Amino acid sequence: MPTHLIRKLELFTMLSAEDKQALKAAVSQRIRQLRPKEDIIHEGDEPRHVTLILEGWACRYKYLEDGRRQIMAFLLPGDICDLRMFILTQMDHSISAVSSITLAEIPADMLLDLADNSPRISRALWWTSLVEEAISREWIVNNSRRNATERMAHLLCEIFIRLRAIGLTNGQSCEIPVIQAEFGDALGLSTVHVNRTLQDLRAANLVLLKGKTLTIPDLDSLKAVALFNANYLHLDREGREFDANEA
Amino acid sequence: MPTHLIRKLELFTMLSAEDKQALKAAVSQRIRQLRPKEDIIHEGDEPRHVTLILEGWACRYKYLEDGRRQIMAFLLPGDICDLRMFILTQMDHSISAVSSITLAEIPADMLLDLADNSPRISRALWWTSLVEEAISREWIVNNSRRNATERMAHLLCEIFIRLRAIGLTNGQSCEIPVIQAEFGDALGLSTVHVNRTLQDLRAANLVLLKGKTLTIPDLDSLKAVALFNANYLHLDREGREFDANEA
DNA sequence: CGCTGTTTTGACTTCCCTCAAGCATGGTGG
DNA sequence: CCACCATGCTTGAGGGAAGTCAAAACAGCG
Repeated sequence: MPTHLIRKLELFTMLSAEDKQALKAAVSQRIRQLRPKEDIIHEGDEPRHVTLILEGWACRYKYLEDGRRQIMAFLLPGDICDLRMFILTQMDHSISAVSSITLAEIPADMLLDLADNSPRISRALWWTSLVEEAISREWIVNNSRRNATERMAHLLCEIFIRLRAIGLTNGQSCEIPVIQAEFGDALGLSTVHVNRTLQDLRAANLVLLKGKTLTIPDLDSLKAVALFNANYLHLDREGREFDANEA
Repeated sequence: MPTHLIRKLELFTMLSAEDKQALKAAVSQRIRQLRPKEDIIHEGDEPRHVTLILEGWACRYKYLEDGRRQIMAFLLPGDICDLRMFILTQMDHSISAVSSITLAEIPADMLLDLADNSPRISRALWWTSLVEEAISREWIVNNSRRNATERMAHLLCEIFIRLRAIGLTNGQSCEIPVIQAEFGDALGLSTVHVNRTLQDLRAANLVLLKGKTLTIPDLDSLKAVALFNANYLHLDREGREFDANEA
């Protein structure tokens, strides 16, 4: 049941009952489970199907020749790993599980049918990929122009808001299965500095991290620290003019 | 005459004579000229047409509230500014001219026709947008994990190779209308440090910069310094199976 | 020729990195 | 059931890469 995906697509445009049925069918074909750090797909691979995240987190990453690692995106439940495979042959980066993860593998032709039969699904999928692109661009800004504290705050805001959009927050809290070394790899910071930065944010009462649970007592304050502007997430149902007219 | 665009699309798949004719027609509708630093489109705008760069350079950029600026992409001749407008309503960033620039404005419906009538053009346009996305991701890596020298070297490699792909290099040289402050805004470095970094590269005989002319005496050495891997540019005609069968 | 925008230099500061060690925590097996 | 090890978090000291500020040198161009 691709709850998160449907929830996410409907941030853009309302789907019809048939749309949802079709998605459900496509997604129940083949399910896969992975443990943390296992690769979903590797640089150089030529994917033959599309992978949807049902539960858990993944990340896009790349190694430089000398071993430095950079995470370029976090993929959350409802995110699709490799929509681009229809056009590009070779993966130019890898994707691996961050937490334990449940995936649905959708055969390429099935996804094409899905898009052909529903302009709403097609447009909504396109939307997700444009939003992903916008997130990439924001990460360039974040990792290039913000200092460590702002950077960390910004990432936490983004993650919290993305999780909230798909119903994975609980009041001011959410679960984040990311270790400090991974934050470092995402933010272009050393693990040590991530640690100190988090301490600062905690000391300022901007975030609370207990185990894997993140609590943000006052999101607006955290946004202010991060110079956060949510416009790049395009969450305000910009495709509402295409809504299925039922509901 | 959209020479650079056609040249670029054909890096992916060969177009037919009709394809090219159609592109030519679409592009000659409305031509605009801009001077350096003029905005092509601004954050918050809702674009009503697609803008193609015929001559000159542009850049995507964003300001933080406190005035820090980040360039997230350089757009070269043959690049399209806002293909995404079909789905997203509001621009989440701005685009401005870097050099004097000639643009073609293509009405939205005309572009849709173009794509509908030629699966090759449609796929090739999709390809350009996926490559742009891959470039964004590489910029995240670049600005997060590489030091100033590597970063500068990497950007120069990328630009040189992109220009070469559309026929805008001359042997080991090409024209780069970018001032040091702009390099800084793109690389997340201060202007002063860009200056010193360029001096280092010059001293090592890796690059030659005379006015706006860049010469790279030995591209392989520069790539080595930059830890450059061109796979993310997807320049090896990955769409050749879709070629128009004429030629 | 003088203005404006760009590049270059020098001195000083700071943010973040590296290295290295010390703690927690939790899971495993003797 | 506790000892042990692995993994992740925390702390401290010291260094280095890049930032800031400010002024000088160098274009181009009207």
